[in-house]
Amino acid sequence: MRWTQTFIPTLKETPAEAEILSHRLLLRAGLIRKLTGGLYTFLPLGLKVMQKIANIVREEMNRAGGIEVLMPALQPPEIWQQSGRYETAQDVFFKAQDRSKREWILGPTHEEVITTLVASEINSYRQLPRNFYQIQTKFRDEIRPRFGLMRAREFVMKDAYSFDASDELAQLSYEKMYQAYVNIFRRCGLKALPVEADTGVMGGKHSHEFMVPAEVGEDDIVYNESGTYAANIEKASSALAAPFPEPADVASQPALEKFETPGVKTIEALEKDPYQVPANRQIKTLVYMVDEKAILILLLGSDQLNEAKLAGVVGSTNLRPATPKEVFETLGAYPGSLGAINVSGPAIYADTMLRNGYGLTTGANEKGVHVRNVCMERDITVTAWNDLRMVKEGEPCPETGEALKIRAAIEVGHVFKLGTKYSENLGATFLDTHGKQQPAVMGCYGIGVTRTLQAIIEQDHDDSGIIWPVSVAPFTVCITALDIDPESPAMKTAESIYQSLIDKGIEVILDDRDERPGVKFKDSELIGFPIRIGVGARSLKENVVEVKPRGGDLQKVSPDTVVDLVTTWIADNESPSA
RNA sequence: CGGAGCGUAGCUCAGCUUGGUAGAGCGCCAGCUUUGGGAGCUGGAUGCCGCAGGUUCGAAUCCUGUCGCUCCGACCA
Repeated sequence: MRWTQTFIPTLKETPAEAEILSHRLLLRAGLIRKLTGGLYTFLPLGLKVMQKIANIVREEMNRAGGIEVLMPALQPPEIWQQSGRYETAQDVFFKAQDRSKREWILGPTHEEVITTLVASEINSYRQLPRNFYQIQTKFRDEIRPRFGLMRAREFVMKDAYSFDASDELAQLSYEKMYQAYVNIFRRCGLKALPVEADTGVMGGKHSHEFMVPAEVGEDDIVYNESGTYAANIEKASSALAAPFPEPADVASQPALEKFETPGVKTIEALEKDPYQVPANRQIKTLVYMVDEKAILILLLGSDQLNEAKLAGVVGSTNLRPATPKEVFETLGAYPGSLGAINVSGPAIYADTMLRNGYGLTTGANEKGVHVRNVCMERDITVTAWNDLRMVKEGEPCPETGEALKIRAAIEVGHVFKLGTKYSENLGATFLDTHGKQQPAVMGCYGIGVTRTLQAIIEQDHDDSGIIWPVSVAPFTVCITALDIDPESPAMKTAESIYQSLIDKGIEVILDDRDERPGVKFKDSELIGFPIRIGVGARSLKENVVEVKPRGGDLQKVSPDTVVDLVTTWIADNESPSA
């Protein structure tokens, strides 16, 4: 490709609309342009990178036995009603209407469509297992699109759905996908870490997210140094010792005692003079609305609630903190001095750190009054004990005891064992070897292709611009012609190298613009081509051209050997070792 | 949806407090010079000052509304 024959609008200045680095570079390097919030046009270079990523995904999916299909982006609401997700998924839908006012849904995901297909086409265990996938644009009415391609209203996703005859076989399908994902991200040059993920209301331990550690990541991952444990913070637990290992001697516990705490509304305030109650000797009482019913949640004062864990425990994702008004209706008091003593109406979910607890302090459900000498077993009727707390940095790893670390990460992929929820609701059943009808056991597997693209930039860049791995670079080589007069030795040499590289099947762009050298060098570094070959009169006098790997050292080599050198370099760098 | 900020030339931004001829740099066009790290000089084109309404003799500037964008919190690849 000749630079002047394509469209690469680079930007010298940082567009005001972009906050994070990868987003800025996407715009500055001329890969994308915004139409409006969360909607982007892929320009030639951006499109090329996306196609390269998609091809890696395709190759690895095929290798793992995936079957590529393409499903409609427009979906009828009926299948969502059948699967039981029509109401719960309401918030993410973009909807459309046809001329007769019939409602349509722009697909945010495709479990319903693929399961409908399988329901009508697959009848026998002999037709299983099957793993269908597609690479397609998804539509989600994001609450807040942001960071360019990172969270967009419309994005390209690879989604795969496996159907198996049994749980055991489904587990195999899951493991195959897991391995395919490891391969895909490695080939994209991404350091993507598989972490245990929250499965929400589905339960089970069969979900992993592939996470790229990055400051701008929207998730937090918890991991140990030796690399044997990694989990999304929503899922993570620690081996932190419970503060009250033994059951309390209830008989010898001092009686409850109310005390005045005027103006005290927070855990922190109660820690200070004159009260001096350590946070980890306080009970934090939260009121949540689950499916619009109030429940109480009790934690150590020093802990934070993990909503994902709560969702798993109560079996619903429809939960939110109660409003002050709802809190008052539930406990007869406003937040600031809430407690669960003598509360019998709402269900009370307590974190296991409080088990056997005594000598604790909590709110009295009276403004400005707290209660000390609380003994869990004696004073509070707990409905259920569960791990509900957010893990904190430095707590012991549940597997090795090492101090846990926490860092932000970008989720680029997710593998998930679904079970039979969709196959049952949509009738994807088959006859097993005994002639008995069974629902297929499903798994689903997503990769955010456009997000992966941006994650690569976020991970690999420097002050000059992007640093593409060879595997996904828009062009592997950029020839910077420093004189574009067709009769000049520089241009003649550049043209000849250009042809030779094309003949070798190497993707090369020839910068034939009538621009000054500085502009060309800056642009090639901004875009991040893995290799730049500089051809100019100055070095040709010494009978050399300049080869510069992006981020590496410049080498002067003879024009006759440059093609071999570059070919070898590419072969050596084609498969990233990440 | 709640909180914060911003909408002025293709881009980055000044001007707004204190109302009175629409600005700079970069980019673009022409010419000359320059020619190995985002060149110099000269000349030129480019604006519904987001939109609507109001106040005023007069509004980019003040007021109200509205739309859009960005950031912070709850959703997700």
